[in-house]
Amino acid sequence: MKKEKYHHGFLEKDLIEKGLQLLNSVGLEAFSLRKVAEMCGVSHTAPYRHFKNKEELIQAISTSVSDEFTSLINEAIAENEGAYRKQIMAVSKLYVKFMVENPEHFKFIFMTDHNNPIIMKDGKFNRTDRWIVSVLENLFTGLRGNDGTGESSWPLDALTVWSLIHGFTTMLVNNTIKYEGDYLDAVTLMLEEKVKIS
Amino acid sequence: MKKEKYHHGFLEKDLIEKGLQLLNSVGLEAFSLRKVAEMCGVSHTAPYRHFKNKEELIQAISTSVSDEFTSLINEAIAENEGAYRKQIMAVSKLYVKFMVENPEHFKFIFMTDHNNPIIMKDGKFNRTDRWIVSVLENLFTGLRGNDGTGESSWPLDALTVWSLIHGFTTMLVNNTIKYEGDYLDAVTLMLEEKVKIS
DNA sequence: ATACTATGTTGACAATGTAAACATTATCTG
DNA sequence: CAGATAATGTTTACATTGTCAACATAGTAT
Repeated sequence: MKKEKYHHGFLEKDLIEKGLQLLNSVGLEAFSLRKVAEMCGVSHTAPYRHFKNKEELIQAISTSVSDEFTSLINEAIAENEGAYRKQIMAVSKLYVKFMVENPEHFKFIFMTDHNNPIIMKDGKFNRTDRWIVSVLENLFTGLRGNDGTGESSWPLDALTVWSLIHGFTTMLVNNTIKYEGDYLDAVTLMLEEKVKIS
Repeated sequence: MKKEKYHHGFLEKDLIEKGLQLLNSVGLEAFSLRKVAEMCGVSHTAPYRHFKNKEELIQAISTSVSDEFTSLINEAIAENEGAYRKQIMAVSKLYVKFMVENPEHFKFIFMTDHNNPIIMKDGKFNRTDRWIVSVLENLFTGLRGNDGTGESSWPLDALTVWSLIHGFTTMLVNNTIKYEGDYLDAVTLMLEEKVKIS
């Protein structure tokens, strides 16, 4: 089989795209560099011109997914400008919804890369999991003014809400529970009735 | 090097034990059947007489770890016989503590095997994540009597507490947050002050 | 046009999971 | 106790995979 062009043209982007595709179909365990290369129509070592190793491609895919996700979060916050409670609720629901609908994305964002040190750069954390906690902290800070307890270095409300949402999401994604009915209603119930957010 | 005995004698147990050892030192990603076999002093295919494949050995290790964990939970419940609130609090703390102190165990119990169907056998779930939810459900049922809302098929309190605890633990284990001070105090704070358990 | 650099390819190697054929030992049955 | 049978291990072989080194091709800059 002859090749049209020796150079692919946009291999880096394509590796990320096809890589994500592969991941969504076979899962993280069966993910293979050589398969991604084949999907892109290049030799099995071509990816090494763009990524140091397999881990780095996965990291790039993770970043790509994270970016998509964080955009949505920022949108939801913008749409409820000024109303902190609504923002918190919107972010919580968006989070659960996005992860349940994209379980493979969830794994990338939350089950990879946990040994990387957390770095703040350009006012944003390098790890999405840490970043979203900071988003919630900011929302709660706005909600409460600046009346921190002075004791805990952690805004307890943000910690509580995020723990709750993250845990619930994890269970849904991992099939630990199957919530009968609309799981977004469950989020509302838990936050409003149990944690008294609204 | 001559072999003392052709037959190992207790290879199945040893594979699980050495396997867990390997996992704690190199992590799930670098876990290898051949290495475990070598640690046990047998040929690289010997494990196949005891486990269908790599996945099954991992599953066995996971079960072994889960058993250890569930014993502790049952102990904690027994120690607070009759006092549901205390039981819930004890189970919550034990859970966080155990996972933070054994992060590799955490991965086994909660990051593996999520495609397996959940089966109840001998009155116990095959998956620890599902099992602990049921434990909490029972505790809350005892606490509340039988005044279910009738609407939700899920006891909302159990769901809330478990989501909270599980999410908090996940963040600690994954280094999403570093809680300054005693994280067990954070559990108390969140459950008592935010979710009003005690 | 020529040199340099970025991007791809080929070929090789080691580590790994797994299957098949064979070897050794334990256990069962008479 | 002796032979049969099942359980447990070993050797060999093979396909997949990640990665490296050496080489090829094509843009790009001087």
